[in-house]
Amino acid sequence: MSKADRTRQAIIEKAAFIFNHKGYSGTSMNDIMDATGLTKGCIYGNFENKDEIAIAAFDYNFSYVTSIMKTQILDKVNAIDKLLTYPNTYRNFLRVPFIAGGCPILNTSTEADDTHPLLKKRAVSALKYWQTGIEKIIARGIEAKEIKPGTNGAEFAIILVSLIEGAVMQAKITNRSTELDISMDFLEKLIKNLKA
Amino acid sequence: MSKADRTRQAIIEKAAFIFNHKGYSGTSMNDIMDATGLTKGCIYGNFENKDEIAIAAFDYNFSYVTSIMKTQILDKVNAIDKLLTYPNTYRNFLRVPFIAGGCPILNTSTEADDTHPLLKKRAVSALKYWQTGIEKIIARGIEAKEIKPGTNGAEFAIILVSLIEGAVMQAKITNRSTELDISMDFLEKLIKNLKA
DNA sequence: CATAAAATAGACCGATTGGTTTAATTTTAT
DNA sequence: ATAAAATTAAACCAATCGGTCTATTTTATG
Repeated sequence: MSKADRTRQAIIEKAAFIFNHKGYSGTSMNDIMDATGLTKGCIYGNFENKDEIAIAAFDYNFSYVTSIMKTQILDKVNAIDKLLTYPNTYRNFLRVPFIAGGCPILNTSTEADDTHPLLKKRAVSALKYWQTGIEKIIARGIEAKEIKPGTNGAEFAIILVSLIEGAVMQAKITNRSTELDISMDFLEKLIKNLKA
Repeated sequence: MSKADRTRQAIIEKAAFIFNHKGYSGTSMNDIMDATGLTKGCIYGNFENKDEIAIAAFDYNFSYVTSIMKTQILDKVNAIDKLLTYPNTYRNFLRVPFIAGGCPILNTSTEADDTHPLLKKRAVSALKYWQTGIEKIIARGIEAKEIKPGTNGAEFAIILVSLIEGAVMQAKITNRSTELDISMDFLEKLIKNLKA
C-alpha cells in the first residue's frame, strides 16, 4: 500500500465516522481536516470533492457493517441460526454500538432521499444488497429443509429490515434499549416460526 | 389573528415543508426567504434564530400528522378499527404522501440524535406521544372487551412504530410501495390478531 | 544517491452562512 | 385623525463554506 493509498484510506475512515454522525450537509471539509489532521490541499489531492469523500465514506461504513454481520452469519450452519444473528446483534446495538452514529443506510436514506441523488443511489444499492442477502439465506434454508417451504423470502426480508431500522431509530432517539429489546424479541419469534 | 401572527404562521408553514425535505443543516435562511418571499429582517423580526424556526416547524409538521391520524381514528368506534387506521393510511404513503418529505419523527430523529439536542428533545416527546396514544387505544380496547386481555400495549406500540418507520424509510429510498404494502399487510394481521 | 514524480501544506478565492442594524412603512388603538 | 407600536425592507457584518493554486516536502526508482 503506497503512502497515497494509506492517506486516502485514513481520510475515508475518519470521514466515515463524522458523516455517519453529522450527515452530509452537517459535515464540513474543516471537520474532516480536524479529524484527519491533514490540510485542505492534501485532502483535495486525494479526492476530487466533498461528494467523492461522502460516497467513499458511505461505502466504507456499509461494508464495515456488512463484514461484521457476514462474519457472524458464516459461523452458523443452520439457516434459522443465520437469521437469528440479526436480532441477537441488534438487540445490543446501544450497549455495543458496532457502528458509531447508527445504521448508515437509515442515516443516509433519510437525509439523501430528497436532496442528494448520488448518495441516494448508494443507499438504495446497499438496502437491496441487504434484502437479497436475507432472501438467499431463506432460499437455501428451504432447500436444506431447515425452513418451511412456501416461506416468502422477499417479504420476510422487508419485515426484518423494517423491524430493525424502526427499532434502531426509536432506541437511538430515546437513548434506551427498550425498543430494541422488544422489537428484537418479536423478530426472534418470527424467525423461529420459520423453522420447518 | 393579527398581521404578525399571520406572518409568523406563514413562515412556519413554508419552513416546515423545507425542513422536512432538506433537514436542519441542509436548510438555509435563504431557502426560507425564497419560500416565504419575505426578507431576512422580517423573518428575524418574528423569530429569534434558525433554531426557533426549526422547532416551530417540527411542532407544526408533527401536529399536522397527528391531526390527520386523530381525525381518522376518532371516526372509528372499535379499538381494532382505530388501530387499523395506521396500516390503512401508511400503506398509501407514497401514493398519497399526506406529509411531504416523509415522517418528521423519522427525519428529525436520524439527523438530530447526534447533533441537535433541542430538536432531539422534540423528537423524543413526539415519539413518546405517539407510543402512548397507541397504548391508550389498546387499554380502552381491553376494557371494552374488544382486545384480548393481557395484550401488552407498550410492546405493541413499539412494534407498530418500528414496522411503520422501517417501511417508510425503505419505501422512500427505493421509491416503490412494495415495502409499505408488505409491512402494512403484516401489521394488519398483527392488529386483527389482537381481537378478543 | 540523484532525481523525477507524487503527496502535502497553507495561503488564498468568491460565495454563502447565520445574524444585526437602521430606517422606512404599516397597523393598531385612542 | 394621529401618535405609538408593530412590522418590514435591505444594506451590512464577520465567519465559514467548498474549492484552487503554488511552493515545498516526501517517496519511490534507476
